[in-house]
Amino acid sequence: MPSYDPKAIESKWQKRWLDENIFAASDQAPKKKMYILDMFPYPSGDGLHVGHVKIYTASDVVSRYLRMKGFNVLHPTGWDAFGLPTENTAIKKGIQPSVLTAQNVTRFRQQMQQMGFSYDWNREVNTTDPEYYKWTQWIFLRMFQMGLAYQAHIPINWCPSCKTGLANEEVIDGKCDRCGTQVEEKPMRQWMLKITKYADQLLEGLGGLDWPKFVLDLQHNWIGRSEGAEISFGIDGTSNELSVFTTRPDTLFGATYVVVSPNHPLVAELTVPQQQAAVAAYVAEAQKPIRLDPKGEKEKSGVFTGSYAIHPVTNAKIPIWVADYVLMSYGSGAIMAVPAHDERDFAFAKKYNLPIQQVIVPAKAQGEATLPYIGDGVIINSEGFDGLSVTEAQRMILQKLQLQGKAKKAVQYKLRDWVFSRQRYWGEPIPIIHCEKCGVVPVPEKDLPVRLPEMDKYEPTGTGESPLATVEEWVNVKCPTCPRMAKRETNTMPQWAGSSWYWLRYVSPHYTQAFTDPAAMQKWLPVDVYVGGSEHAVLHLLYARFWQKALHAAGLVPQDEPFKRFRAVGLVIGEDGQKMSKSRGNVINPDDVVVQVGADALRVYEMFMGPFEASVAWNTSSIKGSRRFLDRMWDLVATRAAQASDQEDVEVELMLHQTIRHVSESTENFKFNTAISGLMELLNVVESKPMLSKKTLESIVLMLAPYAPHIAEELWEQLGHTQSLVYERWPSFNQKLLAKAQVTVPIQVNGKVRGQLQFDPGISQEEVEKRARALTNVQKHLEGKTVVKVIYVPDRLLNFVVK
RNA sequence: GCGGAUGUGGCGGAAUUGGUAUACGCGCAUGGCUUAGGACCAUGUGGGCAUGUCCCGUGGAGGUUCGAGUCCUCUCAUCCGCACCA
Repeated sequence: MPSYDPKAIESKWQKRWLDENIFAASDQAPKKKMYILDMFPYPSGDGLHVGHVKIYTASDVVSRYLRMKGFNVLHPTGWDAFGLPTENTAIKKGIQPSVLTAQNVTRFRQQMQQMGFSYDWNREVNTTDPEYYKWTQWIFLRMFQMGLAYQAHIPINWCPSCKTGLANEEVIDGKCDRCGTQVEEKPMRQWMLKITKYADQLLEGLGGLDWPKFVLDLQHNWIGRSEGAEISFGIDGTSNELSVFTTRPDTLFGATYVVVSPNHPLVAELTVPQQQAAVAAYVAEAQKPIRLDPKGEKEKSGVFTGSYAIHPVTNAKIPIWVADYVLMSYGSGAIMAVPAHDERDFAFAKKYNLPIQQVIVPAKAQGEATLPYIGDGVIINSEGFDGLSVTEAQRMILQKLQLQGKAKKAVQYKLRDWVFSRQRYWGEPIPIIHCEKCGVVPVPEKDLPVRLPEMDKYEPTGTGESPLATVEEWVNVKCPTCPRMAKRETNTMPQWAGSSWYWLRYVSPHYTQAFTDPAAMQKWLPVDVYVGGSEHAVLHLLYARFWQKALHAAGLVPQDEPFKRFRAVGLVIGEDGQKMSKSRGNVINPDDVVVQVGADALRVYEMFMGPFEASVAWNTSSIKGSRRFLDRMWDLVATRAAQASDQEDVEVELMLHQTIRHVSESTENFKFNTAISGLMELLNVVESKPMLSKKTLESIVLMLAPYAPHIAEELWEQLGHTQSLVYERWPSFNQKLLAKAQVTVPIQVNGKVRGQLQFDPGISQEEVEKRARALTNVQKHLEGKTVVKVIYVPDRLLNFVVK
């Protein structure tokens, strides 16, 4: 049997698709739109990864399926090209990042076209293109006008290896997400984006999204909203007050001391002269960069300030301590410690012999609870509140304090504002001018884009200054609002900037009047299906939602959520069960696979290897199965096309319609693996039939098309068609035929299968029972027993319950 | 510690959502194609023995049900987030 030649037909059809511009989305077509997006790649020097192929094949299958279902499909791609890897490689190679980016993009584009992805290449965008980043800068300035972009001098996460500041989201386990170096804290002037302003909206919006639950949970936890109270403690001997945040006002009577963070502004003031040396030493120690303690294993430490706080209800004097287990970055940087009911406070109190006052007992067990006791219960030792439940006490105690002006309700978030400046070269320049007289002046819109200047040497300085600071002719500029000379902002934007709005640009990628065309937005937005990796669950996917919400608030985009439906891909693991990496030598290069078995077989394999969202290890010998499947498809059509009959085999017809239903539903639900297995089952049956109708062969080819588009086009041509099948109608199934099909029903005795019956659907229970009792094997198991009950699920199952 | 998943043949996995467990594919075995085969085709392939349309079987132990891979309780293992967040 001659097997087919993927090389020849794949390039033939790829060329034809491109020449005919067949995947161009029409802004005019009256058909209903579908916007199918995948996360555009970072064009690294390593080329396309089999993980990319999995994501892009899935979105391609969906796009091709929907085109055949009659939708006007927008399926674009582009390049998320700013960022450190390119810059680092360019430095090493001694070339310009822009040159390297162009090379990488060319390779990626070629690789993606070689996979047969049905992108609308007219809409390709590149975040490093000045025509693109002009609008990234423009959006930044809108955010500046809205008060969402601001400068701050704060300690931020600094990567000593990448020599730049990082956002909170980029620090994993205290290490730089990029290079794994231990992150340090470094106080610097920063540009920040006020994402916290949208914390509640970002939280609420999650409710309406069709996203994987784990991604929603991740974002929910990252935002980390907690409701509680800010309570003021007086400071003995002064008129000052110390504010603490707590989610447990019910434990107020159990507060036996107060702790402030070493970075708390009142530390010096609170420290009495005798304690000054000890406190100063402790604070200095706490400032050292190695303060991160991932597992909380470090023993608690702290030092007494010598001063006392006044308990707001009992007026007791309780000691104020300094300890680094209280973080300045959360709440007010000070807590009331309730050792009886908090593990951390308990450990601290034990170590320093501080008093422990129990104020909650478990509701049921009257006796002692082991401390610290975190659970629910009844209040004790709290004058005026004893006997209340925890929830009641929370409300009542807070109410009492509120009346006295000593507390207010408060909400805290774990989410921090987004550190938005980087001290590196290869990013969008932040379009701001600093004038001695006028202060911070935005670059006027007419002067955008602020182009990244060409530099011979653009290595990071490591001083906290961007390398751009050395380009004097670029830095020194006339102030837009006064006649003086001023200086440009030299920090650049983080890698995430360009990807925080790119789905908006695709709807009108060449529009020059604004960041995007309002009419095109009305036509195409929002994104209907978004496909990508879950490693961006709290990075890109959170930033993107934030920008969309900010732009929506400014009246610039119609919706306040960008992606209605999101599907996260599972990793493609190396054949050895380890993550693919160059150092392990287990990386599979898609180019090699294409040479060996063809792009169609690779597409089919990656869709078939397991559930789309599951991480599955690569298996080279399994790919053969996908190729064999295509070979058999080829042989089937090639040998049967000429002598196809008009008559329909009854069994084939029924199975064909069942398969159409199954493949349609599976494809829509991202269950690509079962869609393909359905086609395989059909093939197994159909292969052995001497006669097949042309209609059947055509339906099979059409169903194959989204998964293996090249071979499908070629077979379609062999079936006598001259036009591409890209816009051919997806086969439909006959509901009536399926409903009439005979059913095979198991006959059980006491839940164990003892026989099978075949009959037309809808026959009566009596009839089924009669025929079931006639089966010898059933009779054997009924003999000498009493039938106490008969369970009949129409057309599904019959079960005799006997004694 | 908190949160979220996931455990089914030698392997990847399927199971109409409580109704015939192991579809489909890989691998393996036997045979064929009368040289070979990392090609192709056919058949077989969860375990057990008394080889019967018999018994057992979806990480483990209980439970609910006529009926459980699916629901409940406990438990073990693995993976992924977050992590001194008051």
